[in-house]
Amino acid sequence: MPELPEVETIRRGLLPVMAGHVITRLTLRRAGLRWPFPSGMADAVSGARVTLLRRRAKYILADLDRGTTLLFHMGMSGRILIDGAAPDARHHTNTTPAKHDHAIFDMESGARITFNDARRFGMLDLFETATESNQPLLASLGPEPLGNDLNADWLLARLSGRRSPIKTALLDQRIIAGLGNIYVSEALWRAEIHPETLSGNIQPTQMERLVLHIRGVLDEAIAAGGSSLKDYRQTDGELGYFQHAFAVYDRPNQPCLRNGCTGEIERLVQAGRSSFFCPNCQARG
DNA sequence: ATGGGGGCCTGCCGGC
DNA sequence: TGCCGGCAGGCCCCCA
Repeated sequence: MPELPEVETIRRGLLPVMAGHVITRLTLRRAGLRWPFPSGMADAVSGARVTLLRRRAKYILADLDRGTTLLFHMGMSGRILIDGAAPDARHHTNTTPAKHDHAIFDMESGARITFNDARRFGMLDLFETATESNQPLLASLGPEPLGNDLNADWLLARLSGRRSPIKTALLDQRIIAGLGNIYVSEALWRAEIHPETLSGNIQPTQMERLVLHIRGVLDEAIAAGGSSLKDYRQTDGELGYFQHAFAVYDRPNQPCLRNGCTGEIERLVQAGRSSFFCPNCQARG
């Protein structure tokens, strides 16, 4: 799915059409995605104004002026498409919904926001804003990687004694919230850490580098407007281009891009997910 | 508590 | 051309 940078890109794309705007009508074209939608969600949202559009990890939260919050998660293949977003557009685009268009927000402005998700691993939920800290999906999330709560000392302590490979640990949203399969591989390559290194064995200087590079790769990807692989589009339908900047992800058997390194990128499966790394310059811990 | 594997879905791509 | 296996940006759940 969209990882943190892609979700942040989507949030920024939604800002001008959602934040401060009234949802005239929410149309649900099926009973749920990953789980059933809350009963009455469409009616509960129709007529409400979005007061704030936030991101937490890979979730987008839209606070409504009714004391409720809409929660979006893009899963693996979720996309947001925006039509009729021109400021003066007063017409709804009455185009027939496309395949896998599951939720359609018609805004008072005339804009139409469509949640499309082929694999349906995504989520759309609604809850009382006051209960946010008790929401099961959000309650156990770790710190934001770009926030002040993440630093090398904290991560060192958090991973102390853990026997899981660092690759797996970084994918665990309870430890750090927002990283996914691409950016974990990229960050480990930048930090020159082998993905199979046991989490508890990472040395303080390595951890400093790791945190630095986690932040760096996410910042760069956000600045580039997310990655956009095969089936993901930014909200405006344009392809992002950070995908062209991947050093290791999906580059098996290709030369390592590190200056002076003669290694070749390898693919490895950990906890059922692909990891990409350079066996030459990523030190085993 | 922690770690691994299965399952959820559809689509795409490469090999035969 | 078609069919089939493998793979895909995520996360919950169950089991050891």
